[in-house]
Amino acid sequence: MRELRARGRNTRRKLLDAGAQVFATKGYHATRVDDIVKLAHASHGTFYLYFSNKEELFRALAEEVASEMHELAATLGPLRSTPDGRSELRAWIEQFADLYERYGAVIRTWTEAEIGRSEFGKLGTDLLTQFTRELHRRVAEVTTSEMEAGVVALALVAMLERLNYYALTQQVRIDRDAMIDTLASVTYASLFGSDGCAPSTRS
Amino acid sequence: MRELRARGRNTRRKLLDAGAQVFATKGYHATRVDDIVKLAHASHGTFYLYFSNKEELFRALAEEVASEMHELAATLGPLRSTPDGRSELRAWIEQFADLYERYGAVIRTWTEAEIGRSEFGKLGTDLLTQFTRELHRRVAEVTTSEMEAGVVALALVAMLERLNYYALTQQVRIDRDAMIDTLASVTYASLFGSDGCAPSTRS
Amino acid sequence: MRELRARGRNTRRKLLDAGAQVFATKGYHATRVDDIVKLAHASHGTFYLYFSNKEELFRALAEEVASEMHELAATLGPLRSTPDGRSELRAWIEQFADLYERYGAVIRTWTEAEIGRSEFGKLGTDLLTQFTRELHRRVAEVTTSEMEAGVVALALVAMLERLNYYALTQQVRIDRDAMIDTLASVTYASLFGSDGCAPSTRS
Amino acid sequence: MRELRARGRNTRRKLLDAGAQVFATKGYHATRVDDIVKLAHASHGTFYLYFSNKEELFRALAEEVASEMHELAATLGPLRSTPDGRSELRAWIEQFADLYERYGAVIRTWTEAEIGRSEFGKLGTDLLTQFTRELHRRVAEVTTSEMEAGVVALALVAMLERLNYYALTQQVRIDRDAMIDTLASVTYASLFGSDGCAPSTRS
DNA sequence: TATGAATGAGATTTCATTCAT
DNA sequence: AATGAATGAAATCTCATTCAT
Repeated sequence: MRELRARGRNTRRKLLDAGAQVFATKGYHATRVDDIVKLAHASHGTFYLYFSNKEELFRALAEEVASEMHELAATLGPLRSTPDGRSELRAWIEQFADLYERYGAVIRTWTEAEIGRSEFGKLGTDLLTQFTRELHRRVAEVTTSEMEAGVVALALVAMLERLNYYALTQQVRIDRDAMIDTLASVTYASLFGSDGCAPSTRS
Repeated sequence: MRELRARGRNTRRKLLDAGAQVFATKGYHATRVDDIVKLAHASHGTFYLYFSNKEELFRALAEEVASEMHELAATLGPLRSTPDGRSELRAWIEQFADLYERYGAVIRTWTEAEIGRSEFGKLGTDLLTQFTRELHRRVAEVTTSEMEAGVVALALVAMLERLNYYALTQQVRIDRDAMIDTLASVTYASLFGSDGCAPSTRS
Repeated sequence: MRELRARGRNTRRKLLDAGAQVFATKGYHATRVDDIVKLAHASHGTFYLYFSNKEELFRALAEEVASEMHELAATLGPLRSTPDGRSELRAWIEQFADLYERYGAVIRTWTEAEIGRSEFGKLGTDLLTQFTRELHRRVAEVTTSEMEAGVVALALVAMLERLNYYALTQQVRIDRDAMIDTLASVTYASLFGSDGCAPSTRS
Repeated sequence: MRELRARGRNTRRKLLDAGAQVFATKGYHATRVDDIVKLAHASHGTFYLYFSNKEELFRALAEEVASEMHELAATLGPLRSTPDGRSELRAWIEQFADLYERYGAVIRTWTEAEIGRSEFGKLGTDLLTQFTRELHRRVAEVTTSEMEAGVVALALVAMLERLNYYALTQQVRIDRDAMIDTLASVTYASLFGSDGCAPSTRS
């Protein structure tokens, strides 16, 4: 794409933001180019001036997400069964929630099977795989041999993603803080036991 | 719809099955009525004899799923931090995986925001809520006061659903048995500690 | 068509009556074979056992109407500018109203331009022409040379038909007796002056 | 619908005109959207850009007709039993014939029971009612107490409409001028007597 | 004689994309 | 750089008619 002046960059941005918002509301397939241009106060002609089709706009959004997710994954430090480790974990999960709030629709759509077939959908899978791999490294450092670290990491990612999704789309009524607390707790517990205590059976 | 004779019931069944299959392959939105009738060896006219549109066929499928999920949820016994309890848990998760294999596309689509707006989408949310509620009961029996049992249950459902989804759509390479093992382990660990270490008993 | 047993004749009659009723409600084109068979408590198969298509059922109805209209037209005696002549006219118009109540939809549809093109539509025109011709004869006996008797007759038929139509479909609120009275008065007046009096201008 | 530029307004107009023409030729129900766009040299897509379906185009036409009929009704002066009054009446009837030539199909369809049920059909009835009401006023000024002026007015409207209809659809062979002459004569005669003889003045 | 099921041609409608200004 | 209008391929949906029992 040719170089853009300030006005052009601004229009492009407006379209991207509108896209993100409509995708979030209606999902990828139900989104009409018309919805996007209306929200961006632009015209069809303008849309095709910046993107050659709907998928390309989506791809552009997806690249933004990918880079942010990458950064986020890199900031996860070693997992530790100490109070400090626990609160670090919580803080990190909170950051994930922030990210999801902005880009959830794209993340979700990207990993949807409906686009999952196309060569482009692969990128979505990679996004997930990449993100999981980073967690994997941390999980592997602490997990017992009994569980396969890779799958554990994936399960945790799955939980993170879905719970945020339910919360975001308000399919279930969850308080955001309670959600983050619980995600931290469950993650922590599944790695270290709920407080690192020794086993004991219930009477 | 009027009562159906044997032939009619059979045709309707064929359409439902074809629908489930195509939804699983292409996703809800990318599915064309044409795909369904071709797979069912029926004509367009026949389709509209039984369902007034794609959504109605989907709804019918969804009702089937709902009832099966209900049954499944009811079979989950008390969670126990014993070897028996653990293998019961694993068996139950395996059943969930079976169900997901057949009906995953419907479950997933149903809980997707894309249909989630319509009055009908509510049913999907209810499905999830219901299912989670059953788990909630079991989780509440064993969880510590620190974690909100409802959210824990939801997190577990989220993990169950997503991991099965990743596996089914082959977005990540997981061995089915490894997946089930790990789901059991993570669930068990998050409730009782990673090696059977139970959380502090409730006051 | 083959000879019919009692049951067959009965079924055929049920279909004809249902047809007349649905045509009256929805008009010819908007009438579905399905509407007819439902009302007649019969099946599609049965319909095509008796009529080869919708038009043929209509044609059968139309033939019934035609013969009744013919009979009615024949009963119109000479028009006379006497009280007796006037009440005879009124009685005749009342009979027309009766006929229209039963068969109005068919009459109307038949003369609709929408079917008017087909070779069959010609019959409808003929119906009208025939009926008008009978009136023509009577009008010609009494009308002045100034007016073309044929057109006067047609105008009267037009008025008869339309007013009954408006009344029947309740498009305007008219009392049946008032309608018949007025039709008689207007017809009488347009032929003889309102009471046969000599001209006088209003002050 | 958004504001239209010159080109848009032009296209919309072309579609309306084409619609009026096809409706006139084939009638409302037999008219296909395809017929309209072909005649207007436009595409299906374009049609749905301006009207959401056939009915809406019809409604737009109907509104035009309504306003023209309104105007026409307003131009009818007092009815007078003088040579001048008579020729004024004739001139007015001629204008009605002009209007009917252009919009007859719409008028007819609109007052047909086939669309008469819907909330929109009400407008058609109102059209008729309104138009009749205007005539009513004039008729009431001159009619005898014996006839209900309202019904007389309606009968006249009925005659006007139907006779024009027969003429337009060529269901009967009438010369246009003869038709107008006769309509004037019959109307005049039914109000003032066949040769200018006025009915008894009102008490 | 009666029927419920099936058909498919033809209609309507949508919407991503292109065009002319 | 921006736009409103136009397009047409592809989808949905309808319904008169036929078929098998």
